Amino acid sequence: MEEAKFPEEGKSVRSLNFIEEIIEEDIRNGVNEGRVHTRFPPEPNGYLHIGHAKSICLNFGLGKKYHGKTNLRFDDTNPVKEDVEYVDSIMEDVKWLGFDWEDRLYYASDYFEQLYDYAVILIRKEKAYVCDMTAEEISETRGTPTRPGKESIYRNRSVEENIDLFSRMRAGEFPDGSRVLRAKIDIASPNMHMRDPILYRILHTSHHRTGDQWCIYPMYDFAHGQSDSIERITHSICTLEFEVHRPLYDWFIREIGIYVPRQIEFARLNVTYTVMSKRKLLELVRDGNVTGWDDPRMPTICGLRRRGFTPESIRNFAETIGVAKRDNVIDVSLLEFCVREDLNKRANRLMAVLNPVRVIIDNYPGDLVEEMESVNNPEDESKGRRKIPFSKTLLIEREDFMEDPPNKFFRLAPGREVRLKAAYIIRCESVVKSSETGEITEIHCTYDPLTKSGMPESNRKVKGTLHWVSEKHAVKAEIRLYDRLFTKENPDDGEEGKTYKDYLNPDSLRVITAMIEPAVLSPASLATGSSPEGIFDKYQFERTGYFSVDKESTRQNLVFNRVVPLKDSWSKVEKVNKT
RNA sequence: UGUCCGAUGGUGUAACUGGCAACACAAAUGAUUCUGGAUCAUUAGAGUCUAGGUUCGACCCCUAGUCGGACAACCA
Repeated sequence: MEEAKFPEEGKSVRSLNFIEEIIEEDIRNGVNEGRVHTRFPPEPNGYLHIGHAKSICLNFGLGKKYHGKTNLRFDDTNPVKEDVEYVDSIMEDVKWLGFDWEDRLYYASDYFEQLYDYAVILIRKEKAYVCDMTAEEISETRGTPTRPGKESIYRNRSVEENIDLFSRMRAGEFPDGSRVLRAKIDIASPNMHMRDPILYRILHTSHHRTGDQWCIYPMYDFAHGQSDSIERITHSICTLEFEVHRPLYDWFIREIGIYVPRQIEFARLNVTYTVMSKRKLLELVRDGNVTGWDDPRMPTICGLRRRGFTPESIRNFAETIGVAKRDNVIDVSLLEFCVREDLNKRANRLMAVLNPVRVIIDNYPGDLVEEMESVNNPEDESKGRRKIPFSKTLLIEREDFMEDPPNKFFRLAPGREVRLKAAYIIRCESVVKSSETGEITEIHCTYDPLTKSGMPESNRKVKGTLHWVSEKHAVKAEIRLYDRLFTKENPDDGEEGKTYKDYLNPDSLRVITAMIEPAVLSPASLATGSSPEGIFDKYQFERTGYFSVDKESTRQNLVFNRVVPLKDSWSKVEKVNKT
């Protein structure tokens, strides 16, 4: 019944994922009076990537589906790693993906005072104590997953002494690392996270929002659940690695005695031929393996955006991959399918020749220029039509001609005919080659004037249709062709002694110069980075792929990123022929 | 020698909660096409990690294993 109200959400009747089942059961049981409130809680210490996009779509999607709300909350409890630069980029990315937190933008740092009070409550209940051991001592006495830990000698300090010490920690009387506040739970617990976890550490570091107001900062475990509780989050959705934290999450909420949110864990997204950890992404940027966080080869949201992915395609991808608890690796081809599906419907077509060879129409008047006409998008008549100049000297793709073609080659070859898209049928009469290199420099053809596109006589069948540009009318553009960043499906799963860096694809970027039909510069088209609206404009270059205007593009110096090539069944035929 | 979690075509997600294992991507075939794209039609591919058990009936419940993942930061 919920589905009917959200026709845009699911194609047909999609079954519920396990989180939706939990939520619907909670609603049926009247938990939280049927209220649904989620949150997306990034730490502002890096740029968001496609894995975060999954979480964003999940959390905001659930909020929308169940007529609830979704907060954006920055989990900014560690000032040494965090920065406003990241806060800004995260907000931009969430908005770009199409989600709106309205007036519910929060920071864990907003709750520092409240969190401090919660800690005092625990101290008074004798559930927390100040521990003077060094980091090394704490680590040593914590034990191992298979061996219990040893209790701290400071574990049984009096409430008064703990209160005094904790307030003096806050007051800045002690240096970094000298003391921590710990929960008094069970140092022998089979769950490592319950072995008297640290609640607060001393950090004389300026925070990007609270400045020097604090010199003690709460740990993730002490901040996250309570922040959820303060915001009255009903379903706190996070990734699988926090599963073992859940008993602690529940313990804090219960011992402090506050509103009870419910933590639910799902499997994080992995995608083939890329890495997803913030640390590795940062290394790629820092070591210059990519040009920045928004390098179009990066799996970051800003990288995908610059590459030319649309928010719709990413949302649809998130919907398609689903949500479950088992580890998963999604094939990049699914992501590619999602952009193609979207761009096919929306991107205007243009003809662009990426690897040109000259074609001369011998029987075409040298000074004549005809205006050909073509639809901008065959999938959408409302996108209108455009004019394309045709003249005696044209450019076509070098790969579209073969002197000695195999059987299934449907393109141009000596004596053969092809249709030039939106223009005439031409026949190849001869070729001219360079005397030094033997490379073909000119293909001489004749055209059949009766076959002009749209004319009654024009429907003669030919095997192939080629894209082309008129040489003297064409516009030059830099094209950046991208391939997968890594040569291995799982770069982290390498041979002994190798790291993900050893599998970087040396050919992940190829820059070429292409010739594009002049419509690319027409007012109707905004393919120029100099106007803000023009950035990220997307086109399908007929028969080659989808392309997006790069942010470095100007009207004088066009730069395009290839989002993704078109599906190419000819290349498969070629491969078969070779073997 | 721990705790928690998971296991269904190549990939991912389902299976009305115990009733003929389905959908998408990828793959293949054909039709169609002024994009070797798109579209349409069709096909192939798993018998659900293993062994027992309960049941008229098990992907689903029970028992014991196997394999994989997470957990030993004053990170999140």
